[in-house]
Amino acid sequence: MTDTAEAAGVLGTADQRREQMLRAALEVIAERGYADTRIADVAERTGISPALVIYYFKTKDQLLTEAIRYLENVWYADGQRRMAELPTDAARIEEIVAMSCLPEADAEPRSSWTLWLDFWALAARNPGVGALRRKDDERWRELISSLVVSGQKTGEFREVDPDSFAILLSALLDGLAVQIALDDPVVGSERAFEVCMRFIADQLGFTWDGSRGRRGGRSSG
Amino acid sequence: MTDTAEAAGVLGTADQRREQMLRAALEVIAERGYADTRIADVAERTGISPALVIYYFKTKDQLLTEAIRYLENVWYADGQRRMAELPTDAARIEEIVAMSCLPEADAEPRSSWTLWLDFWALAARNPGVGALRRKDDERWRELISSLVVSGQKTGEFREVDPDSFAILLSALLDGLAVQIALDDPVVGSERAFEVCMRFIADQLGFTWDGSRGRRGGRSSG
DNA sequence: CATCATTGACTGAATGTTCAGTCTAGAAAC
DNA sequence: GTTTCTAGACTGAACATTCAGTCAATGATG
Repeated sequence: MTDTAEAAGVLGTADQRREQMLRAALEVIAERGYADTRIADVAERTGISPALVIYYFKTKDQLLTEAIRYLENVWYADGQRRMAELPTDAARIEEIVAMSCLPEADAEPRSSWTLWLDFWALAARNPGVGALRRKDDERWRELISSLVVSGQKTGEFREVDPDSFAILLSALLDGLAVQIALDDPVVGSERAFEVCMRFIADQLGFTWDGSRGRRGGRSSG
Repeated sequence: MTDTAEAAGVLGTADQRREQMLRAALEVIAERGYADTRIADVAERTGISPALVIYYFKTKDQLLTEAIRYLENVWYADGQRRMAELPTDAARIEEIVAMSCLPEADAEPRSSWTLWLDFWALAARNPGVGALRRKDDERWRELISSLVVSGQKTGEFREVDPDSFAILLSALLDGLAVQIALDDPVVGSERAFEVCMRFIADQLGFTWDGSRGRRGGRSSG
């Protein structure tokens, strides 16, 4: 596992290479789509020869599968970190919605919505990826429901069934991501974010002033 | 256009063949995935030679693209027909949710959720398919919001913003479809249907007794 | 010098597409 | 009514291309 090395922040050149390729793979997948991603592409983007890619990842399938795994982990870890930095449960939930709806300044691979569409399509057929996806979905819903429970304890939120709410919200976020990924003229990032937050505020019974409409504070003037 | 011929219910052998192939294509896509669909597959399933597929659809891309188009049209037409047969707006909305969440008895290609995942992934990159998807999404949202407006006029529904509600519901349905497609152990068809209907009843302010939990009426005892 | 990283050249398999021509049914000509 | 002609449906075999994966050789590095 590279997990321990990553956690320690110490990466051998081998692991660096691996990660380079994984990131390159995600970029290429985002651009060309999963199916049209060739070994030669990620090799070129990494600045190495195609043969070296096979040297590290025995097979193309393994490369792409690991790339997906890598994406999931980065995404989830990033989420966890953000949650820890926020004071209220309402703010945490808002952050989750923002992560799903609003584009990020940095060009992290995660900000590419189309990647998730490919991921889902793949998960429907590749058993391994499917299992990964289910696990991560579960993880995500549990995060949401635990936030709800926590917020209910502090009196921040109204009484609703946390599990049903988690299903509702996570599905809603996925659905909005689809529209955003497809550049829907009506359901853009901002609109999706707003509609979703209003829904949440309504359900959980807290007031939401929309100060996060544009990332980093309102600039309506 | 074959539209007029289709409307008249009279199809020449040529059009029959086309439709055969389109249906076969959808079946194969549902099974093997869009990317792994070979023209040899749809040829075999149709009982013809691969060359004939090219004879009708100049290129593989065109075949698959038209198959998607065909799917959209069948799906939407089916929806329209069902709407027309129902008495109340609440029933119509419930039917929409059922179409998205509950499996159908007949083995129509539409009942395959994975098909939609492939479709979305494709729409993100193929401009033509993307435009189609946006148009259909819009069409779908308008159907929902018009139902809301109608139900509000008759007093069936509470006052909410129809457009926002349409965005919310259509995104929610897409998101639930994702979970169902991926065989999520927690969010299965029934649960998705129920959660979604409770949400709608809550938002629009009507009572829902869940009599449709299993297709064809309650059978609780 | 021994191990690991790296590469260019190559191969084999898969598969979309072309092409030259066959078969059938029906119209036209006689 | 028989023959001829034609058009469209259809096919098998060949073609061209794309690409994942192999391999032997070379370079770096400790």
